[in-house]
This record gives sequence, C-alpha cells and structure tokens, in this order.
Amino acid sequence: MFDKSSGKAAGSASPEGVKRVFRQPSIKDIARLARVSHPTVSRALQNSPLVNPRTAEKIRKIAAESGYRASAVARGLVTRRTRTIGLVVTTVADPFTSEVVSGIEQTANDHGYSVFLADSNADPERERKVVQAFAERRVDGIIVTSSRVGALYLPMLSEMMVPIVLVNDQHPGAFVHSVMICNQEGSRAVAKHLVELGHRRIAYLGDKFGYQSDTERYAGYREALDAAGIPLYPELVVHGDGKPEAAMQAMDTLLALKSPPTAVCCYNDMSALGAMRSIYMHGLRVPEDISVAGFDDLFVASYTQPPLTTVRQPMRRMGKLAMENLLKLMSGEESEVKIKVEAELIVRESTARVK
Amino acid sequence: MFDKSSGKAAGSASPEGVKRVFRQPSIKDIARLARVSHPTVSRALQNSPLVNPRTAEKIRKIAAESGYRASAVARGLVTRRTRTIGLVVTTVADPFTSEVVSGIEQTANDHGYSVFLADSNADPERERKVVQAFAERRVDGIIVTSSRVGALYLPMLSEMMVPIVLVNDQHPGAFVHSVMICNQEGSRAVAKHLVELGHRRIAYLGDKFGYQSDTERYAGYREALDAAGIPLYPELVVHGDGKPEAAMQAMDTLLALKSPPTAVCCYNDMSALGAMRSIYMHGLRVPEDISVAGFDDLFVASYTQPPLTTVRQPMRRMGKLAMENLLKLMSGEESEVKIKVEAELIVRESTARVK
DNA sequence: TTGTAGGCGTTATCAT
DNA sequence: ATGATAACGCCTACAA
Repeated sequence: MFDKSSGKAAGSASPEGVKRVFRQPSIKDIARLARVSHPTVSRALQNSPLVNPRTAEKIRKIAAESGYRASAVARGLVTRRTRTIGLVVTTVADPFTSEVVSGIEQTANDHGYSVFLADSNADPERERKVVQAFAERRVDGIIVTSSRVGALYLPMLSEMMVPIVLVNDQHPGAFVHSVMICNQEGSRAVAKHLVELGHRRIAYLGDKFGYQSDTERYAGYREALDAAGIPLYPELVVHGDGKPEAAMQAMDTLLALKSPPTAVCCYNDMSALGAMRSIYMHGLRVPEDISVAGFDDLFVASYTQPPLTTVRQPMRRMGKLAMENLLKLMSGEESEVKIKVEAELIVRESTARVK
Repeated sequence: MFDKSSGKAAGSASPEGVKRVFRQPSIKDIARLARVSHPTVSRALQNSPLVNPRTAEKIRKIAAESGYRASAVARGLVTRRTRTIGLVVTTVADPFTSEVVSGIEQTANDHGYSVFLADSNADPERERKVVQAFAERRVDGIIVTSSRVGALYLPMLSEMMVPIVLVNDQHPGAFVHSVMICNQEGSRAVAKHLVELGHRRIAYLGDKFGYQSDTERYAGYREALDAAGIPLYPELVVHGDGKPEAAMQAMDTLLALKSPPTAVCCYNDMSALGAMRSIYMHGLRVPEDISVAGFDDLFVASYTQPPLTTVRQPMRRMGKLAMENLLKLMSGEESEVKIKVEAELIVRESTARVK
C-alpha cells in the first residue's frame, strides 16, 4: 500500500469501493474563503437581513463560484423538517394514477418540496416496506392514491404522526383528509344520459365488490334508473376489476344473455375499453348495436373508435388539491377535511339513441 | 405568555405553527432504556456481530416496542450516502414513461433505495430547479428518461459528480451510460412487415425533427424500403410530435394527397392513435383501406379497434435495467455503457395485405 | 453586524 | 463486548 498522506483527506475508497472522492464544499469552506464565520455564511445564503449587504454579496458570489449546494440532509437534521413528502400509489403505470401523481409533483415542486414515489404494487409486504421507508426518511407528510389494499398498513401510517391525505380512497372513514370525485353524481349523470337516449336495458359493468368508488357509482346508476321507473334487472349487473381484460369477460357474459343490454355503464374507461373490444369480437358495433360509457376521461378516451362518452375526473387538479391540502396540514393550519370535486359528463360518440 | 418549562422539551410551535410536537425516539432514548451506550444500540440494530446476542436481543425488543425508526437523514449525514436516487422525467402522465418509472421504482425499492420523482414538464426553468433540488438532497445517482429538452441542464447534471443513467436519450453522446431500444431494427421490422403485405406506398409519420429515436426509426423504415427496391416518396414522410393531436393533422395531409399511402408507419402508438382517428374521420377503414402500425406497444395498443400492430419496447424491463446499471455505478463497479434492448414486432389487426 | 458554542441523530474510531 | 468521543453540515441561541 502506498502511504496515505494528510490526515482526513477524502478520497479513501469505502468498503464497497465507492468512487465519489471529493467532498462537496460545505458552509465552512465558503466561510474560510470569505474570511467570515460559517454562521455568517448560513445567514447570507438565507438572505437574512442581519448581515451586511456587502459581505452577503461577497459570500453569495463565492458560494456560486465554488458550486456550493446546501445539504438538505444536514438542514433536515437540525430543522426536523425535510421538506419531503411520501407518495404511495398502487402503481404509477396506470393512466389515472400517473395524472394524479403529475399534479401532486408539480405542486410539491412549486412549494419547494421533493416527493418520494413508492409503488406498492398492491403487495402488502411491499406496502409495509414503503411506509417504513417513509418513516425513516422523515417525510413531512404523505399522500396515498387509490389505495385498494386491505387497510392493512393504514395503522402504520397513522403511527407516523405526520399529516396524511388520501386521493380517491377506497376505505371510507379510515382517514380524515381526502380528495374524492363525486362518484355518485357522475355515475347518475351518465346513466341518466343513457335513459334519455331511450335505453331501458342498461347494464352496469362494475369493479370488484367492496370498493367505495364502485359502490358509489353503482348507487348513481341505480338512482338514475329508479328515477326513470326502470326496474333492476340483476342479470345486467356484472363485475370486472377495473381493467380491460376482466371487463371483456364480463361483457361476454352480458352478450350471452337471452336479452342483452342495449347500453353499458362501465366502472371506468379501462373497463369500457375491454367492453368495446368484446362487443366488436361478437361482430356488433358501438354505438349502433350497443352504447358504451366509461368513467375517468383518460387521455385515450378521445381516441377510441368511436370516441368514448365518459365522466371526467380532473385528475391533475385532484393531485394539486391533495398536495395543497397537505401543505396546509404540514404547516399546522387546519384545512378542509373531505374535498369533493365535481364530475363532468362528456358526451362523445360511443352512446346513441336506442334502436 | 405562559412559562415554558423544562429546558429543551420539544413542543414549542415553530414560527410557521407546526404542530408536530413530540420527538421520535432516538438511539439515545433506546440506549437509556436498555442501559447501554448509544453506539451499542446502533450496532445491535445493524446486527453487528460484535455485540452480545443477549443484549442485542434486548435492545431490539425495546426498539420495537418504543416504535423506534432510524433516521435516514442522520445516517445520510454521516455516511455521506443517502440511498436515494433522483428520477427526472418529462412527464409521468405518459404511458411510456410511467411504465419505465414503475420498473425503476420497484428495482430501487428492492435494493433499499428511495426515489425522488421530478416532473420537468419540458420546462427549462423547472429542469434547473429539479437538478438543483437533487443536488441539495444529495442523491446517490440520477436517472433521466426520454429527455427531449435542449441539453441545457445536462452540464449541471454532470457537475454533480454522481452516476447518471439515461433511458431512451434523445441526445446522443451527451452522456455515457444509457439504456436504449433498438429503434432502427424495430422500425425496419414493421416496415418490412408492411412490404411483405404488398404495400409500396408506405408513409412515415414521425416525431419532431432532431430527436435521435425519430432519426433512427426513420432510418429503419428507409432501410426496409430500400431493401425492397421501393423509391422514396418524399411526400409520404410527415411529422407530428409523438402525440395523437399532431399525428391527426399529419395524417390529414397524407390523406389529402392525390395518391395517398396504403400503409403508415407511425413514430409511436400515440401517433398511431391520432392517425387512426384521422382515417376514420375521413370515412376510411383500418386496415381495409389503410394499414397502420405503431411503436412502443403501450397497454392500450391491445385495445384499439382494430388492435394495433406495433413494435414492443419492454418498458418496465428497461427501467429495471437502468436502475440495475445505476446500482452498479453507485457501488463503484464499472458497468455496461450503452445497453441496447431488443425490439419485438407484434402483429395484430391494424395491418393487412394491400388491396 | 458578526462570532462562539452547542446540538440535531447517526456512524466511526478509538479505547477499555 | 462495550463505552467515550468525535465527526457529518447545518441552524440557532447567545455573546460580543
């Protein structure tokens, strides 16, 4: 071995052979260069009024030249606030979720917060790890979107003692703060739209049982039918899982009925995609033979053939609202508890007057 | 004001009125309870062999009971490694990107890393802020996906002295490590497929000029046509921007030609969506009148009407590869420089023999 | 207006 | 096998 000169010079490889050799400049390095004490540097960099403008200027110049970047980790240690939030999603690889995430991220960023993204993949073990990680990272708050999991890890979350906001939660009552779409009103609107087109055999192609949003959307559907004096045909209520594949199968069973529906209210756009696929594979046409409606207004809803009638959720805005809500909570303000955003019926070409 | 008792008790409201009152237990609290020194606690919790199994057990029990969570921020300060990576995307609200992000996140998580997600929104100012934030957060590495920005902030990135991996970079040569799809081969495969179906007037509906992936896909298209002895019809080469809207317009111009194409190679699936929409709006059918092919094999490609012939990019796996590559780099290993993953032709029903 | 001293919660380096 | 002690980089009294 060669001799290692000069005391505690950085540069020695770590056990794992890490290459990062040179320390980033610290507040003390700047202080030395500027011939002041490091608290003065700290103050100058925070634009504190109690530092001479001239020296402040000099310090900032030196800091900029030396490529100084304040360490958020050191700051977080002393201030006990990391300006960091944790975001738990079932999976980002979902068009609904990713829009919400985008809205959250932009808003967080605008307010100087960074976001830890964690994909639970609906795996309980993973969820445990994710929450644990967020706790150790000392996030200042947490947002959970469309949690479909058995409320298993929710107690862990509340133990963390940080504010939590839920987006489209499937576990009513488990937490206080949430942003939700008006499921029932939205669903009632599409169903009513179909009724007004003269349909009477209107199917409901739902999500799995027990999810709040499915329950609410089903309620809206029933409401519209009741209002029109249409009886409930139990065989017209089927269930998928919110994804196209399962919806195809559900639609297959509807089409196998002696008297199939003339219209279908789908739980969401993804289900509608599957429903339409099934309809085409049976040699039928949308909307000539069957009307199809979705829920969400995903980007793709405008580009299906025919373009999909659906209920719009302002996903990005819901993300923004959730983050703004969380910001308030993190700064100690009390804020709205349950935020409800309105759903908007978007009529396109997948629904038509009954033959 | 009431008197504030007992020295440094937590609980005083911060200037912003923060509510978080009670400190989380620290290693010292555990030490006190276990009647050992805090380094011993540290060792026990790391399963260090140099601590008496009995005391270690006791310590772990106490830690668990008191809800102790090690502070990653304190640890990061001393170890100079945060086990954190920064992930820059143009926007997560894009089906390609979100799949890649998902792959990255899962892999990171499996290895004990947390990921900071930042959505640059293709805004240079935002990009600056994002990179700055990552620098301050002391991330151990960075992944950038599908950067379409003027390499403006890339120098900032390299200044950070942390490993960087690019996914589907549009700036050839700017960085060393990357994961890319075989654009040219994939594109050649679809174009060849169309040639074999008897098409000779095959259009290319590309992305904006200057992006590497567009250039490469165009090259693949040309290659297939050249191989078949088909001349280049310049009017059959048009450009969108990778999204449906612009692709619709590009397709409109193709259809306005005296002699329109009988097939279209689209830059990506999103463009194919727009192209198909345009075709339908002209009263034509896919694939009877015009064959359409995409690139990416997004989830939705299976559910268009008709299902889309396309080139599959293993998006999730590309994310995984990028992260694995980054993990190696972060631990000081040298690793592969340019990883190329194979593209796979997926023939569905949007392409057919020419009439 | 500036400097000195101390501490945030860990890990690392010595002793013992 | 364990304990003292000193960092890590920053912020916040308090003193000057």
